[in-house]
Amino acid sequence: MGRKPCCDKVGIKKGPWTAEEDKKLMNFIFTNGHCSWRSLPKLAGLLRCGKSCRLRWINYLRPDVKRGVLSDSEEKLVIDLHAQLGNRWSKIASHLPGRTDNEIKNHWNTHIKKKLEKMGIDPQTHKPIISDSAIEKINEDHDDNLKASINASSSFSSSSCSSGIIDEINLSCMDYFWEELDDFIGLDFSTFSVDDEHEDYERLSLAHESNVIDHQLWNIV
DNA sequence: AAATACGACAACCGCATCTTT
DNA sequence: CAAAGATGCGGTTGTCGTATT
Repeated sequence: MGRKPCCDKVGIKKGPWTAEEDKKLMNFIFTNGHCSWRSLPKLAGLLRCGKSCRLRWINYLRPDVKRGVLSDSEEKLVIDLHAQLGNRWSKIASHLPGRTDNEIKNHWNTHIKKKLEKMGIDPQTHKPIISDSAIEKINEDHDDNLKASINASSSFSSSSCSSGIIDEINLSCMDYFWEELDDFIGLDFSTFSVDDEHEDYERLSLAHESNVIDHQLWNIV
């Protein structure tokens, strides 16, 4: 019944791969392909488990693997796909030829995540990060159901909040931001122009430069 | 120059699903 | 159909190089 025992872990080498090991793995796969990852290490003369060989091949040794930093267009695509698919890195990687799920995951965690946070966007929900003052304002203005949802989830994650509620919270925050801007610099944002030649835009830029409005708000505008 | 902190990326681990017997 | 191994995926950790003190 079933299959033979999986690779025994006795005498299995771990940690970074050496050039010699890479050479052995590449030579073996180029001549034989990878019929079975479980038996490959033994046949190739490697003291590694099949899983480790597979990972090394897919993420590093494959000839079609694209090395180096992601281009702007690749990064934008990753963000768009992540908004649609969430942390399904292999699905995201399948849309970027030559890129691996591991590489995209690493790039997301070290670069994109921070970049989005800096822009005032929640990297998980892809929606504006809500400040404490905005939450306070919503709590003052909105009905009990919404308040309960806000209090139940300070991070507004999709797992703990329905998307309808999240949308409502975000709209509330945006309304609050506009009000805040009206109060601070006296602009009517129902007719506000984002044309960078326009007087409204110049006034807003000045407010940003002189720290009247904070960086997060500026990015959202 | 040495110690420490930090960032980037490679690799491992555990789990879920698929495949084979 | 059930059991058990194989494979793939996503989260996490480890390692190494660089910057800072």
